[in-house]
Amino acid sequence: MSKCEQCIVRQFNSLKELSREELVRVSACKTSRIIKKGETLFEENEHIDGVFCIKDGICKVSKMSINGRNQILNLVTKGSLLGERSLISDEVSNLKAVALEDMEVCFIPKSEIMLDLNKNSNFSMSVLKSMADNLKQADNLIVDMAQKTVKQRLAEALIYLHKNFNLTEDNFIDVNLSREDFADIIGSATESTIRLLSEFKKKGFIGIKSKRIAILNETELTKVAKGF
Amino acid sequence: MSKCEQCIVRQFNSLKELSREELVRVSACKTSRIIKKGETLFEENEHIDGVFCIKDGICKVSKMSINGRNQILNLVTKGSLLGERSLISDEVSNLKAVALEDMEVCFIPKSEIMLDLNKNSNFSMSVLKSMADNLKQADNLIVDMAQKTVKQRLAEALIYLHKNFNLTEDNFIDVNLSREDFADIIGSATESTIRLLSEFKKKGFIGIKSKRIAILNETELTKVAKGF
DNA sequence: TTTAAAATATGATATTTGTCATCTTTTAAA
DNA sequence: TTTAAAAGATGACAAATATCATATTTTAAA
Repeated sequence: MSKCEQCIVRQFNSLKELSREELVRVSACKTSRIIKKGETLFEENEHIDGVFCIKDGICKVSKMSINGRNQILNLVTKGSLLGERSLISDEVSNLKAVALEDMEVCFIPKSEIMLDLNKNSNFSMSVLKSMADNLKQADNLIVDMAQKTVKQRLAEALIYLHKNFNLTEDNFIDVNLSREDFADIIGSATESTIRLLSEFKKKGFIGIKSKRIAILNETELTKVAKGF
Repeated sequence: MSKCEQCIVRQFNSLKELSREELVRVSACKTSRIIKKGETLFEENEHIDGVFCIKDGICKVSKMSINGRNQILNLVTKGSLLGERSLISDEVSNLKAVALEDMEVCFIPKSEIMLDLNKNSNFSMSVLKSMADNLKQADNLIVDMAQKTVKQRLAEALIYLHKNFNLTEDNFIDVNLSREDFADIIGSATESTIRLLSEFKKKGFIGIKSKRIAILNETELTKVAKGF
């Protein structure tokens, strides 16, 4: 199994704050898993008791509503940590993570990493910082969900994906999302999402190649997102 | 000015983890303010650079949507810390806080408390824990806003207020919220909120005495919140 | 390659929610 | 107390969005 000390991925998350010794210890106890596209990394109400470090791939992080509909809260990619909250509280996970493409993931048990969280203040401050960032992002999402129309939210989601994820050589967003996934991201019915995508396409704002979407007119799409 | 060492309020937040010496130092640099009902504690885009410890009163924490509508994200009461995120990042605040009733608030400058956040791991772990709790709550709110109807959200908000805030002797929720505040909590138009409150009243689920609301039939209201 | 299942697309319609207008009640200032 | 302003209430209507039905396309398994 590869070693954390030699893994570039840790540079992108809080693990970069660990010392060489700490890393060696973490590396010795970590496990590595391959998660196939469509497979579940962890379920709602599951005890995680550790953090996942995403070495490769993308997953959707979601939560079931009481209405029986799924809400995607985040798309987590290579370089991110997942499950930091399990280190802090002993509660079961409130979220579910499913791979959108094949993933390579390392798992570091809580028992091992808690020591570092307590002793290495650079590490705990980094976790604190990423949690603060997540919280700010969550606040923004609450406001968007509460106040924006479905059309605004879809336009915004498309722009977000375009800016934050890989693009194919012909500029299509290279994330494998179904129409239902899009609906679960913006919190609408799948049919409504499809209808709006068709509308954006007809107006020339986006291009659609079956599952892949490209942004053709970001200016206009931004206007839509802002409510004009 | 009163001293932190003798203040019971700190028992309800992360400051309880500070040692006596640390508290004495914090106490020496803190300032105390009275915020009148309706006054603003801090604005969006304001540099806070410290934490507020709410000694008495309640405030609404909100954020403006790009659509020009206000979204209330949280009601913060006696015993809570506010502005923890300003300790972790140097960004301006993304939220605004306005007093719902007269408040007494202490302010601890970032420069003083940062030392403790770095040196006292019990304190930083406690801040981490409260941030994790906020994040979980935020995730739940995102799902509610995205997936529940306005009616469900209002029923839920009423139950939440009933369970988490003081009640008058005749069981009315003792928080001074206007109909517009309710609308800003559940993310709807004020008129829609008023209409639904009237409906709940007509059905005998709640009682209304001008601004105060009492829950008369929690069972039925819970059913509404769950979508039945 | 063939074929069944899943995903995507679109129309018709119902429901939810927002907007605007207007009226009534409450609040707070003079 | 009087009175103007703000908050609350309600009707009429419009817009946004969901739901259901069904057709078409794509995907993946045999």
